[in-house]
Amino acid sequence: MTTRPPRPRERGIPEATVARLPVYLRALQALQDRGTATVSSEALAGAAGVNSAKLRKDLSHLGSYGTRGVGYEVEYLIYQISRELGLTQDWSVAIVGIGNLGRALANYGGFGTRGFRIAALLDADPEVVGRSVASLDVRHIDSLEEVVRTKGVSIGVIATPAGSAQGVASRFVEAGVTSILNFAPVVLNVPDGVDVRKVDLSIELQILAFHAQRRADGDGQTHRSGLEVT
Amino acid sequence: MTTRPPRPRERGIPEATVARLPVYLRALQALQDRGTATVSSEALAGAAGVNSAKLRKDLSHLGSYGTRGVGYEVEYLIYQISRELGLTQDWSVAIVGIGNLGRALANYGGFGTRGFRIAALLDADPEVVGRSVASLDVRHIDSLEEVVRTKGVSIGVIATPAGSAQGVASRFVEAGVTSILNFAPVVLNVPDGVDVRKVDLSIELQILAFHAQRRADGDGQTHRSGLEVT
DNA sequence: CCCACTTTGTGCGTGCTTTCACAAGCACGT
DNA sequence: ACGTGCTTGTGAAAGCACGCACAAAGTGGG
Repeated sequence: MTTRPPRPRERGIPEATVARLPVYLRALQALQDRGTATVSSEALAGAAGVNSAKLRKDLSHLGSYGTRGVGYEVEYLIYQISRELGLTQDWSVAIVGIGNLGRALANYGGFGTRGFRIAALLDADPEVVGRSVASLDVRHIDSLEEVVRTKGVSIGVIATPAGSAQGVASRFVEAGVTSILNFAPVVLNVPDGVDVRKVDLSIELQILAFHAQRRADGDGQTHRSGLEVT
Repeated sequence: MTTRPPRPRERGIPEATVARLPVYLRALQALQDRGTATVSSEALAGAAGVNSAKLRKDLSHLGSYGTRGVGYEVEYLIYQISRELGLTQDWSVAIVGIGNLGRALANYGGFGTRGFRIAALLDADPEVVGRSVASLDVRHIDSLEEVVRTKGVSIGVIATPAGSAQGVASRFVEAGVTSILNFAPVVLNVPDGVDVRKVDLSIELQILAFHAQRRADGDGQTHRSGLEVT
């Protein structure tokens, strides 16, 4: 554990920064589509909805890719962020649970920024298995392990009902998948080394309700100015 | 400061805590369904996937609802958290954009924990308008203002393509909606006092990719133990 | 060649979050 | 009535994250 010869590499990008990089990336791509070649931190921050100092600090974690007095070259920055996020390689994704949500995900054109390829759609319902969704045949959940192996799936997406989610997660893990995106409203139990992210509609609604109630409560003159406007 | 007559009230619950309350709530409801009457912070924290000290501190912001040596009474705690989150009143929700995602949301049974009522589904596509989804008629987007007014909509959900999202958001705001849940991959621009939350599939995938790449990079023996296992 | 102007990169203070560790409190058995 | 054992609630410490404000660095005009 001594050598790190060709690597003045950045050690550990803060989690909060990582979460914002995709937002910057999207804003940059919009700028590129509009033909913009160069952008200042101020302008990009505006487009991404963040403070410009924060943006500069975030970018500084990747390296010094700006030019003082000028700004950032859009194309170059897109490349650097993409590389940092690992989007220069292809990620193979399997989606389990082809209900409305699964279909919505399967059809999510281009899958945001490219880099993600849907390798397989799986479901347990015989009614759904065999159908074609987004130009892919829905396969039976029993072939999960085989699909992961043959298609080199590295990211598993769970869009099943809550009751089936843990089982699917365990099978993913068992099959060697170490990145899971979970849409089911349950806390998944996975071993260390497996990365689970959760997307949960009802939690978001409840947070909104909390703030709405708070606004309604204190309504009189104590209006609250600084609301999160992500 | 001697008096605190009718208000041992909590002032300002930390945002991080608010974001976790729905998770606790769900875990508690699962316990209740299983017939559990009482739970310790340790056990509940386990079910919610957090540290028990964190859980206790979170709950302490609501008040002292536990009994030392025993734990928390499940039913009572459910009530307290629900009240704090504003789930004891009904929230009227309108969903705009009835594609696959919109349909998935509309069918999201019970809408997590009750408290949320889908008041209307709206879309711009004449092909979709008039159809019945989840026992509701899809109405044309032009009636947004009327629907908000007559149905008392307080939360707007945007499930449209990126291009239409800002327009819809502005109309919501104009109509008086101050809570918005946005599924479209764009940064919404709204005035102060409007609360926007964002749910973004491709951002989550990119974050997963980042961590996966990082694991692959440093793979040798420098394995990283402390991964987020939300 | 130098000066005025612009914009990046970052040191620093501030406030929020998490975690530890323990005193205070309650139940129950004797 | 009292001691034992368990669990809560919280002070204090450490770690992150944010945003200000400014020095450093580059551009372009005269």
